[in-house]
Amino acid sequence: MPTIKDVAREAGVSIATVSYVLNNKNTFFSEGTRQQVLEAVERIGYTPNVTARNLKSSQTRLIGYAWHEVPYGQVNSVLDHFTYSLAQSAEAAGYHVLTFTHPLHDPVPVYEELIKTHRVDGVVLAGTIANDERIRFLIEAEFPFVSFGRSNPEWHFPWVDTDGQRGICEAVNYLHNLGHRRIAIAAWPEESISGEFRVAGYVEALQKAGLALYPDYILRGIHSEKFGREALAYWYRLPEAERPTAVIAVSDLIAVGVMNEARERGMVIGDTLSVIGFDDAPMGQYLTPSLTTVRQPIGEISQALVTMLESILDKRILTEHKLLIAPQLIVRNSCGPVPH
Amino acid sequence: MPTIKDVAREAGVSIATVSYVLNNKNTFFSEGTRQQVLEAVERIGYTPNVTARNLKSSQTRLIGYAWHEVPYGQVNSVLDHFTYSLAQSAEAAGYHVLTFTHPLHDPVPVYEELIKTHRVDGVVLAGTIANDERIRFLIEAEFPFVSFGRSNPEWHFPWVDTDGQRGICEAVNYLHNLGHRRIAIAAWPEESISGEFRVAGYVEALQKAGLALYPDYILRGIHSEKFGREALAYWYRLPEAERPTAVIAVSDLIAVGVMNEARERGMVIGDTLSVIGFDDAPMGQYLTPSLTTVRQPIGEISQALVTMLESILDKRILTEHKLLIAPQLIVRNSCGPVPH
DNA sequence: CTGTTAGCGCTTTCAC
DNA sequence: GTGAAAGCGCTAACAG
Repeated sequence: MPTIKDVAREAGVSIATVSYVLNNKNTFFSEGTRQQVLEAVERIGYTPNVTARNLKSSQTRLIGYAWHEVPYGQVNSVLDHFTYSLAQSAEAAGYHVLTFTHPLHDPVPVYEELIKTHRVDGVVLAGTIANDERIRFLIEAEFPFVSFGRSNPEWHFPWVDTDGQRGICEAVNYLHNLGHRRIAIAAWPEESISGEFRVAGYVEALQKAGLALYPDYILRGIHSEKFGREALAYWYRLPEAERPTAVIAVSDLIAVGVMNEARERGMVIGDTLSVIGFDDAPMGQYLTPSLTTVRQPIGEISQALVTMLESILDKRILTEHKLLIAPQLIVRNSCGPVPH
Repeated sequence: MPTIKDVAREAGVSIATVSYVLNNKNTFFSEGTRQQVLEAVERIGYTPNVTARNLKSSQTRLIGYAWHEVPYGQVNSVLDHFTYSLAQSAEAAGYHVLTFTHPLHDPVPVYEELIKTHRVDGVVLAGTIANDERIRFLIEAEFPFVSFGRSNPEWHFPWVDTDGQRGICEAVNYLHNLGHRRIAIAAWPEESISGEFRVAGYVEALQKAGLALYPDYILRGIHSEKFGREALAYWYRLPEAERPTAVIAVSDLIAVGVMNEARERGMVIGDTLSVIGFDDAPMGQYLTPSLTTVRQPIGEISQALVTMLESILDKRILTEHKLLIAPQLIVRNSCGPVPH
């Protein structure tokens, strides 16, 4: 493999000159010299060695991204897509993504190792939880990072997140416009940050619409199809006049559980029961009926994350450390006008 | 950040000694010296700089993995899972995965860049097709790589693949044991390597079972829900006595199309029509009825790929360049005994 | 057994 | 405008 020396020899100049020409640095050269170098590069097929360049500049142009396996039976289509989208955004900014895996409940050692070995310039986090120990660690270590998702509101760190509150708000409005007055929500446990923002959107929309808030209409459970089923079963046990006519789930997986249980109990989705999910999982469009859902703007999010991390790494001032991006309601066929 | 010099100073030895101790190289040391060094490392929290080490050894301990976006409406749960699984297997072997994206139809430049800049020691390919231009390029460039999936049978390169032939064979046997005699398959176009192996499994199993082969029972189309629907519609137009009682699809996505169309035409999946998919997509278990499918052994595959690549990089002799791994039939509720 | 030293390939200061 | 040379942090001959 040719090195900068070979180019220098070939062009009849010093290696410094080659470096200058290639990096458009510092001084200007006679067009002659410039051409000499460029031609030599072309002729011998030279490409700078990234490792050497990194050693000199003590940076790697690498962004670390660690994640854990999705427990069996769960689905995380959002993070699957995010992994790709992040790689793409990073490349557009001249970075690459170095991936890492960590155990489900012990993520910190991986980040520790990452930082100590100088493998990456910064990291991107996703799937954050309340008091996320990774965030605590990275703040403490003063290592450059950005997070897809919020955490402890008292911590100061750069994040980008889907505006779940607004997304659910729109879902409720949509149902309200269809005539629904008894709208329930299948949410995550209260410890879930994003789950609570979604519930807040639910509450906000109901209030704005002048609808009463029934505690029975807010159920909480883990991210699973089973919980969706249980929630629907619970609502089904209410007196008929009090049963919700529409259900919003904080994820498509939960929505699928709601739909499955409802179908088994003889309801017709999109007719006697309306259902809205969240995430826009790939299979949602092929369910029968196809699932109306709130799509997370993954492309914009990864783009924003990379831009943010870039400006942190360049030590430029951040105009915005926190960014909410509005999701989009994808209307399909799982909702209909309120039955009478 | 502390360097090897700091450790040397702290321990009162030369940097060479530190390097030797840390790498267990060469000579043996007095226990005293060894302890001195180890303690110094501990005290100042030293970790070797990976970039410097890489420059010296002209390797990166990085494996490149490039993929393209899944076209909208498609699903590729296998590659989603593979991305994770590969990262995990790589880490177990002391490597990390550097990710790259490439346009759907022009992958080669990305690999070119990768090789020229020395960013990775080797690459892993997935989603191979017949006469895959990436494989052609990598063979030509003599760059270390392994492939998840076969390609042109005349090319010699290391690969690991799911034994799709065997998987479909088992699916047919399963249906045959349930009493089915009219079994159809919704396959990919003939250009698809893995598609043809699956068709081969179908043919093989029918022959072993002594069943006749109807050309009408082998339909080909692109990887989409729509094709599944079209296939079922086609079979539905056959005279009733000739309609298949069971359908195998080469992917879960196609199987979903078959199920959706069948349901709309009044069939009952698992009763008047049996359906088997391929891949074990995450949502399959939550369909109604849940989808019986052939699961690809992703964990074993990524493990095997990394082991293979490792031995190529170490220039050890490969005992096996080509490895087929048997998939597993996951029996759920989309199949039943043949209706009469 | 341990230290001196020459690079790995590149960038960049400083001098001409 | 261009070149000499130092050095990023580490490894591994080679000397002692």
